[in-house]
Amino acid sequence: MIQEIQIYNTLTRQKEVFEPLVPGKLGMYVCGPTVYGPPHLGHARSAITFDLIFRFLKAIGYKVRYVRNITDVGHLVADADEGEDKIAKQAKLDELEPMEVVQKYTNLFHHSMELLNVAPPSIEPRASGHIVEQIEEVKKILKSGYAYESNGSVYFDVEKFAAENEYGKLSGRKIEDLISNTRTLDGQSEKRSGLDFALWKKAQPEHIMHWPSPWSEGFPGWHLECTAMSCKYLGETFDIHGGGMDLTFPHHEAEMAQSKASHGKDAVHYWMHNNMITLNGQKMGKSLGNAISLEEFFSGNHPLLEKAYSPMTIRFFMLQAHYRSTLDFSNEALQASEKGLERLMKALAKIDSLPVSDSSSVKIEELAQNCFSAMADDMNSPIAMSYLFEGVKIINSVSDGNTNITPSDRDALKQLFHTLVVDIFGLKAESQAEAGNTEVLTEVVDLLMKLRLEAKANKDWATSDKIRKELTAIGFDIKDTKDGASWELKK
RNA sequence: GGUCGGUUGGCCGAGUGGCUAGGCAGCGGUCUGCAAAACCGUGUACGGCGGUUCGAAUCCGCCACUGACCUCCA
Repeated sequence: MIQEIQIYNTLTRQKEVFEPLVPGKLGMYVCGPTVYGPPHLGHARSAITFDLIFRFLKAIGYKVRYVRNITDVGHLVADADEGEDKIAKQAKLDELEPMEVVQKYTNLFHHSMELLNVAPPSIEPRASGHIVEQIEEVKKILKSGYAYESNGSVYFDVEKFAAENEYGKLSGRKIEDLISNTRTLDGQSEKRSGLDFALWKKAQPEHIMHWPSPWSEGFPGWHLECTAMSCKYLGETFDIHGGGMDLTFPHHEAEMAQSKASHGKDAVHYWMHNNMITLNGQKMGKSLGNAISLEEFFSGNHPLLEKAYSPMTIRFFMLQAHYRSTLDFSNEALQASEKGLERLMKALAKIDSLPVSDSSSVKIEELAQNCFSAMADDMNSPIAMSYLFEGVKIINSVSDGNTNITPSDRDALKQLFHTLVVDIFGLKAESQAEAGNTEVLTEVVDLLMKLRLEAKANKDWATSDKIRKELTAIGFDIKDTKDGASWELKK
């Protein structure tokens, strides 16, 4: 059942035949969201990319343990000069407890993921719930000699590590370049080198979230949680580590170094990175202030959006591009996806009622093979999708009586569509009305009110009263004023 | 400045030496009371300039434009 697949490994910069550490089983760790703000399209891309990978690996027979963390501690505010905890900063603005902020955005994230039909990971650990494990990692790294304590904080000694190990390989950086890049701005910092990164940071008074440790009351370094949690749930070595491309440096580079320093060996076999979403050719990101939240997409409530886009439209839109390519957002592209998705789902719904014949004039097996081969080639969902649309053409053609298929081919077609569209792509039927529910409802009622107005103008009181009576019965409140009629839904 | 990537038809987006990607839009047709849907047909796209080759969107070089990362930014 398990077929050979190729995966692009960021570490080697090429596609490699995937070989699991344990036959038939697979461990995958993906960097999840930092829950200090509403989830946006970028979060969706990463989540959908690895959801696709998770679903595909399961579909071809792997037993997968998928770990995706929630980062709820230790990240800095982009525009804060003093290294204030990102979550603490937001908490002050909202006048909420830090954990309240974390909970709020975690819930929002989960809600959006559910709407996008992103399957929950096997384990979703929180950084704040693994402080003990992180402290243990710091101890191990100190013991191995690749870290030093300075003024209550603990830093990773990058230059010492790089002298004996590869550092910069994942992100294609040379240690000498990095040194020359940072040397200039280094002064009287508590770090020995500008390259060094914190493993444990002593909390300043403005930090609300802090924990006791052997070194100080503080919080864990920004890269440590992934090392600690991946090790805890997947072991010292595991198959796949994923995340957004923007995390390769320094985050994943630091993780690699930490793991090696702590456990004496490389933790990750395959590094996978999804590319960014762009908006007018520029990266969409929280720090740039151009991120459109998922909620805004679903409601259409954003100046850049011409209309609301359903979660499935967003999902389909992403699947139409390869995960390693940038994907440029536009209303036009999204609307094209909306229509394409509709066509695909309509065809899917039609399969059961397709007429059958004694012979087939199409090759379903070949089509299925093509779809799976495309997915096996580094998750090439756009290619798989293009074959699926060949299937759509077949379905419609059979439905119109222009093409014949046998009962067994119809079954094969049904199985293909269910496996690929429903199980792997994670697309599900959703009515148009659901997407822009209120918007559509408003237009419909406005239309009825207009008809009623016309009836009144013609003194067709029977019709006008009927419309008002029926609408009232449904639950609407209709009021005629001298400025015209108004309505509202009483529910 | 350093490192790595991208530039494909109206839009999005695959494709890495010869063989139609696909979706959306457009155009023509079939069907239809009209429309929609569906089906059939239709598009001589590969940033520029050179080079390699029998043959290049695909390989090489140069140039242009553009993006990401490089900052105690995740």
